[in-house]
Amino acid sequence: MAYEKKIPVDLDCPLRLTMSLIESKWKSCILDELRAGKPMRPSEIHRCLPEAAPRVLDIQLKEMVEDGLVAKTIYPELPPRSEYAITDLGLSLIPIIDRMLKWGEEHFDIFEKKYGRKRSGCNS
Amino acid sequence: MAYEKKIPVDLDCPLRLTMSLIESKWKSCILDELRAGKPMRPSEIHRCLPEAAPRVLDIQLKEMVEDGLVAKTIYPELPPRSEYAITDLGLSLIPIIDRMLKWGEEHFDIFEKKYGRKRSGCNS
DNA sequence: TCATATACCGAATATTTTTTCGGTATATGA
DNA sequence: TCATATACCGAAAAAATATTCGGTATATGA
Repeated sequence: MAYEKKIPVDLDCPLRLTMSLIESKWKSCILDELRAGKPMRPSEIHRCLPEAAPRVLDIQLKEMVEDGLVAKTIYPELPPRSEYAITDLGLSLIPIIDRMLKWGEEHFDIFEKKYGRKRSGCNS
Repeated sequence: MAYEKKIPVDLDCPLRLTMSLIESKWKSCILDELRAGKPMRPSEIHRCLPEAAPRVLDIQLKEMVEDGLVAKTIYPELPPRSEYAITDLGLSLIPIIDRMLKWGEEHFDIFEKKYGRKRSGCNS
C-alpha cells in the first residue's frame, strides 16, 4: 500500500511520541480547525487550509484517525459525504496546540523581521 | 551550501511558525537537554541522544542558533571546544516541551499497546 | 448534455530531512 | 607512534514527506 508510515509513531521517548503525532506539516492545523467540536467535511477542511494540498490532508486525516486523534463518520450517500471530528484524545492535545499558537503570536514579529514578510495560509 | 533550509521558518500562521521551529526530529529533545541552563558541549549532547546521528545534531543545533533558541560559545582551544546553551527565547518554549513530555508520559501505554514495544532513545 | 461538486485513492514526482561516510586539524595518553 | 577525542563540514545516499496529476462513481443544476 502506498503512503504507509514505516513507524506509525515514535516510541523512543514520551517527547518524541507526542511530537510524532503532530509534527506532520498540517496535523496541528487540522486539530486547530476541529477543536471547537463541530465535525467537518474534508472539503470544508480543505477550504480552511487552502495552502495544503487536498491529498496531504486526506493522508494526514487518515493517520490521525488511525492514531485516534480524530474520528471519521461516513454517510452512505451520493455524492459521498463524510465527517471528521476531534476525539477526546485529540482534544487532550489542544492545550499544547494552544500554547504553540500563543507562543507563535507573541513571537511572530521577531521572526517576520528576521526571515521576511509573507502571510497567508491557515486562518489562526 | 548544503543543508540549508529553503524557508527557515514557516510564517504562514503562528501555529506553523512554532511548529516549524521544533518539528525537526531532535530539536525538541535538544531543548529538553539544555533546559536546566547548563551549557553543553556537542559531544555531551550526542551522548545524551545516542539515537541521533551526530551530523544531524550539528545541523539542527546550527539552525537553532540561527533561530535564536540556542547560543553557541566557541573556546579557541585545541582540541576544539564549544558549548551550546539555551537562550531566553528557547527557554520560553520549555512550557510547551513540558506539556508534550507530560502528555507523552500519560498516553504512552495506549500507543505502546497499539504500535508495539521497543524503548531506548532519549532519556526523558 | 455538461460542468461541478463530492470523497477518495494510486502512482509518479518533487522536496525535505536524516543518515552515513570521509576528511580537516591538534592534543592527550598508552 | 598510534588510537582516541575534539568540533565541524561537504558530499552523497537513503528515507520520509509533500505535492501534483489523473482516475473512480454519482447527484445536482445550468
